[in-house]
Amino acid sequence: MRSSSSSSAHASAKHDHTKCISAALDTAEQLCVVRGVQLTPIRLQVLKLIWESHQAVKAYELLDRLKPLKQEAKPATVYRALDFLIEQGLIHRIESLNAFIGCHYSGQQHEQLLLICKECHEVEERSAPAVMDALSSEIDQAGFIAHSKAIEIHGICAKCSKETDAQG
Amino acid sequence: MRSSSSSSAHASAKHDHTKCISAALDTAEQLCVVRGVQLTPIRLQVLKLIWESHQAVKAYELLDRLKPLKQEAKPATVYRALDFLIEQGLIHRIESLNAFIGCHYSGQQHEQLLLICKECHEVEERSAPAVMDALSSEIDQAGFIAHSKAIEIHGICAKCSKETDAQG
DNA sequence: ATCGAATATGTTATATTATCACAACTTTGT
DNA sequence: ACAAAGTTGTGATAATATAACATATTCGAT
Repeated sequence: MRSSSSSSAHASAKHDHTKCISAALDTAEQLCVVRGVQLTPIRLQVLKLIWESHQAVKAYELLDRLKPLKQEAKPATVYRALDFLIEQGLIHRIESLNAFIGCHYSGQQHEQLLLICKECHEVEERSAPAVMDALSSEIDQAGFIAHSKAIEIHGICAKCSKETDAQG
Repeated sequence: MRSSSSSSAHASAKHDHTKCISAALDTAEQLCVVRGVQLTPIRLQVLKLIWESHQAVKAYELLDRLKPLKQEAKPATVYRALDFLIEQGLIHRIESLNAFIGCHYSGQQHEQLLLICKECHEVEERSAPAVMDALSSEIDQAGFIAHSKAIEIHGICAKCSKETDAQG
């Protein structure tokens, strides 16, 4: 059992998640039009499923949730949609979890700090310019040419550590 | 085919890799003694195999290389050894590659910047204190409690980008 | 409107990565 | 010598991801 359903409940209470979803989908549609790429029904559906929460979600979980809506869905169906969404910067792949999360900064610079809570599995995305600047200069010093700069931090988020305090 | 064998050749030319290996193994043995944990023959052998190069190596590659030396070797044999070596901070797991690399800073603080070359697959480890400091304060600002702070950067290393220049 | 190219999807099979469960063996402390 | 803890052997299987090829759809040029 995961503690996440209850933990994410208060998170949802704190913000209007329907706005998160509609903002993300609007941005996605606009970006795809501008770029001349197809946000097909499958891709849109997968994006919606990912945005159902702020928790990282696994490919086969998405497949299970997609099947009722699309009976022919197979692993490739999901992985292709995920590949597209990642290419377009609409979602992040969390390497350390083999999981996926909607991106809050689609269309902007796409190098963020991901704070991944072990307790509620929610992921907070921060642009963290100070960190990214320090990182860039460290990389330059090494003579390295970076193609991607994702940072994944695992730990306990503010909400969950407060809860633990209260209970402890 | 991988371009790595030739690329890593000049890397090896640049340093005495037998020293890398013996230093790593010495440190490992000492740390395990101090900590009262067992660096068994299997674990030591896997550590040696990982240290054969500065390239990230996959679990099943290790298994293939281990089998000639240990015919009973199975996936669990390798994964158990890897789990142990990671727990003891003797190797890093590179999440974005599902691969493993020897740690240069075993026994010291264990949060580093990993620069992973797409060309030669070598991994450079840097302690990058400026980045880590900026990261810590960003994490603090978020009210997050970090348990791990690994940063994996993919790109082209200094050596390989010079080679490309020369050839291009 | 229709043709061809490019793109997207359907479908089956399989590759890759990782863990579980339980028995047997080894090491350590008493 | 014995028990407890730790390690390894072994077989099965779970979880994650891709390959290959056929079919269908979309889009632009004629």
